[in-house]
Amino acid sequence: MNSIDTRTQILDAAQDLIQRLGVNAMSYQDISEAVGIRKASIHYHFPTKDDLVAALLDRYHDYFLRLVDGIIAQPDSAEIKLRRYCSLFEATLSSGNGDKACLYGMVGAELATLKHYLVDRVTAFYRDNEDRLVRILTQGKDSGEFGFAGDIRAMATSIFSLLEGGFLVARAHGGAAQYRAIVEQLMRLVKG
Amino acid sequence: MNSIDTRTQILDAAQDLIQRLGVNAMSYQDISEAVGIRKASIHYHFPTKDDLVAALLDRYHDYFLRLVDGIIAQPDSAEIKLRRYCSLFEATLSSGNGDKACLYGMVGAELATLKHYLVDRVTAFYRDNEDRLVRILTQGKDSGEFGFAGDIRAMATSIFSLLEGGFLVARAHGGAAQYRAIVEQLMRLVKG
DNA sequence: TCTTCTCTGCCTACTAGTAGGATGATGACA
DNA sequence: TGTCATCATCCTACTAGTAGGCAGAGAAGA
Repeated sequence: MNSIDTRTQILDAAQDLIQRLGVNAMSYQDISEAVGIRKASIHYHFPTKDDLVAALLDRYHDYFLRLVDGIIAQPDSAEIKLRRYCSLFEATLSSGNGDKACLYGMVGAELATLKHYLVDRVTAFYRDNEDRLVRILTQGKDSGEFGFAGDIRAMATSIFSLLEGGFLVARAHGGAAQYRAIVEQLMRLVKG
Repeated sequence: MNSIDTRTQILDAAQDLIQRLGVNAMSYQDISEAVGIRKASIHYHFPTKDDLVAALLDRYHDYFLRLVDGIIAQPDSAEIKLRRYCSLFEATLSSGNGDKACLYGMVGAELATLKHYLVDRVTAFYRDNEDRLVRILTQGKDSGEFGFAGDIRAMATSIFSLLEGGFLVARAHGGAAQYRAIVEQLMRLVKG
């Protein structure tokens, strides 16, 4: 109904604001102006800010990992899967004016200001992503596409760190073009 | 004298708070309690919060790049230089309770909430670090220590992104041990 | 009527920042 | 040496603005 629409609008606006400004710089007043409803009405849907952030993290987690699992399920080469995975991040970077970061990257930076149950969600997201990368890398090793040195788990962790970091750095300096250059360099290194 | 001490104490406290909580979550009240002086006294040394952040970024930039240049100036192998460079980041991670991030990583995440002249400082720090990495990588390529594929500039950007990202990710999940694992993986990839 | 949703109007806590006074060290001068 | 003015530092006390959040009224559909 209309209520669901409003709820979604609130989530969309909040996500956009967090990806640009961060959790602490995002306020109910900002959302209020973006959506066009009163501040108190947001509290009806999300009683506290933590409730809102939790809902946002859950939604993004489900959305993102569904896309990743969709990529993995395809009968493609490991290289194509890894490229598609990287392009998921790039899509976010390009979706705004190049000033949007990964939601979990932003929240991760402000980790120490978050309630424990929100921190748990962040670590779960990181872990789940690394697990998916392990699967892609394993396929690539088995098929002989990837010949990188070192063990697969360390490589998966490194790739995820590289993408999250590349995201933040590119936003400050270089933009989407620099992010793409990092991905290309990653592909070369993975092939070994 | 005592005034310099106070000023330094304020900078130290502010840096610690920003590395844990971020710029926006850090308040003059927090610094006041950490240093043991009144809030208005901080305004005497740093009239606005932007003045304080600017001084902090300048101090960290000078401090960090002095260390980096010291590493580069030594007659060591490129591998040792790169390892030492990576350990500079790790020292920060280990200095607290594993909850401190790179100052510029935190500020970079909150980039959109900053005044333009602070943004310029962040991009300058990133650029200067990438330049130093280019030098180390060039030495390694010339000496035959490093055999990675792709061009040096892209590799330098990737390494810096990896370290900044690895920093943030490790803080949430894995800690210093995971950061070290990322560095080891990086060394393997660089050698090619 | 009951439920769902959004509103007005308010609260307390906290933010950065300001005005102006107290303290205390320094240095010039007689 | 004693006195006085200056200056840096830190203080108390305050401002305006904004944060998250709450109570309760009104609207509107089932």
